[in-house]
Amino acid sequence: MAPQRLTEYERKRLENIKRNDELLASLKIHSKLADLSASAKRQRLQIKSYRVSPEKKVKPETPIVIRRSLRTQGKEPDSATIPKSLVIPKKPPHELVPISMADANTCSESDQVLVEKILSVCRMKDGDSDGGYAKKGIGLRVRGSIDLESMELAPENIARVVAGRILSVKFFPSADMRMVVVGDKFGNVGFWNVDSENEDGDGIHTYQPHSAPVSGILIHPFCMNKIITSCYDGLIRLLDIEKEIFGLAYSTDDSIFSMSQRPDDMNSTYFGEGNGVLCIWDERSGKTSLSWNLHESRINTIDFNSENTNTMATCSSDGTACIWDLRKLSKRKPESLKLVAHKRAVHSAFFSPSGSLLATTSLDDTIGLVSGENYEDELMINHNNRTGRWLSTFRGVWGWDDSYMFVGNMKRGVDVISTATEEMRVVSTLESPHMSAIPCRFDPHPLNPGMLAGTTAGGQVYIWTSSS
DNA sequence: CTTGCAGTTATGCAC
DNA sequence: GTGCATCCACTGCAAG
Repeated sequence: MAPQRLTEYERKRLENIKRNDELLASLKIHSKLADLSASAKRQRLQIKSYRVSPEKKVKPETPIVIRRSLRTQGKEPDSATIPKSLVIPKKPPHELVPISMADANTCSESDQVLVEKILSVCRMKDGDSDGGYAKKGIGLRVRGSIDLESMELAPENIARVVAGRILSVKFFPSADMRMVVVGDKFGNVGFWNVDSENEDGDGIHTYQPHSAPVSGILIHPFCMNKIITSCYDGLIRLLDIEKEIFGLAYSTDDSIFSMSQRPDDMNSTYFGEGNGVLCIWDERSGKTSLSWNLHESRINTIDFNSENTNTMATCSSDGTACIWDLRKLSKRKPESLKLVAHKRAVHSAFFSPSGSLLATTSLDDTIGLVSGENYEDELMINHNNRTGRWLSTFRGVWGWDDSYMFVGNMKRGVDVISTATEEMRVVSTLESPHMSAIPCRFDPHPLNPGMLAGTTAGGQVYIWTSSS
């Protein structure tokens, strides 16, 4: 970092950090305070939209903080040994309180355009009773086969939505508009209304309700004006579009690495916290009711079997993916129905649309497929999943039936893996000259088969569509 | 069990 | 097109 390039603000900040470091080192309590000072360093940056004024851009150097409690570090909370004047509040006040959309807004677009758009779709849903779910005749997610050959990436379906590496992506579960929400490593949450040509602006709205990587996004299928985000900063926020507030739902000292919702119980949010703990947060009581220690390391994904919502799959950096029966999950010694062992960290484990298959993606360069009446059969194929430090890890996701999975590849393509005829292999790769970066995280549109969102380390979103 | 550290890499921008 | 700065991610091992 060349000193002459630093802004006044940055220079002062670095000086402060250096001074604090020296002071702390001299007191030999640096290691104890490291986490605390790091969280104090965390502060919201005014990342102006890169597209508004690139020449005035502020370096996005929000510190990434992995929260870890003293307890999990095996340390006593002995603040008595730390001079009072040096005790930095663990959580800066602005993180404890709700943030209004206006305060979190980091773009030049007005909140009102986004709010109106989302509320108008919610109203359509009310009039339609369920916004198309009945029309399609199926529950929360439409199933159907698609013609892979017809999938294409149109240039107008590409946008840079946020500044940083994207970790989470979710389509609005509406057939009436195409809107995606993404979360990046700086804590930005970006909305992209893909069909905004006739409306104001470019359809991109960005907010920064978090201070670290956004690990999960959930949108209630029947109540789209409530959007939940989870973050490495240890917070779960509930965005209420009507009130225009990113509320604070839950707060912990540990990082939250994953989040999911039971398809049949939208009031319960399941999330993975710290080194392997699964918690349930209840929206009505506003509390976490239950928690289990399911893994020895971070839980990377949580997923539910759509046909039997008591069946849940988790995967972890401890090298395993597990299937659990929630009705038989003992607090003391949780036992899994099935354990899939990989040689290295497992970064996703998702049930197929029918629920009869489970796909795992691991850093051991394999993709696993679990099948059978009681998930007793395992199949593994080789797939390069070494994404390195700059990219989000790959996660194989299911399409709109049990026949295909999609997973990123290191050559700027989307590998399509067929599970048909028990012969699991890459049958084709979605490629496009418009795809200038590697897509890592995906979301298939829940109501439009053939519409697949892929996201990159540069904050880009690609929306593949199918004409069939 | 904790700490330390090497190894793995792509992207956007300036030129 | 090519070179360069990114750096604070995360894993997995080795040593204490």
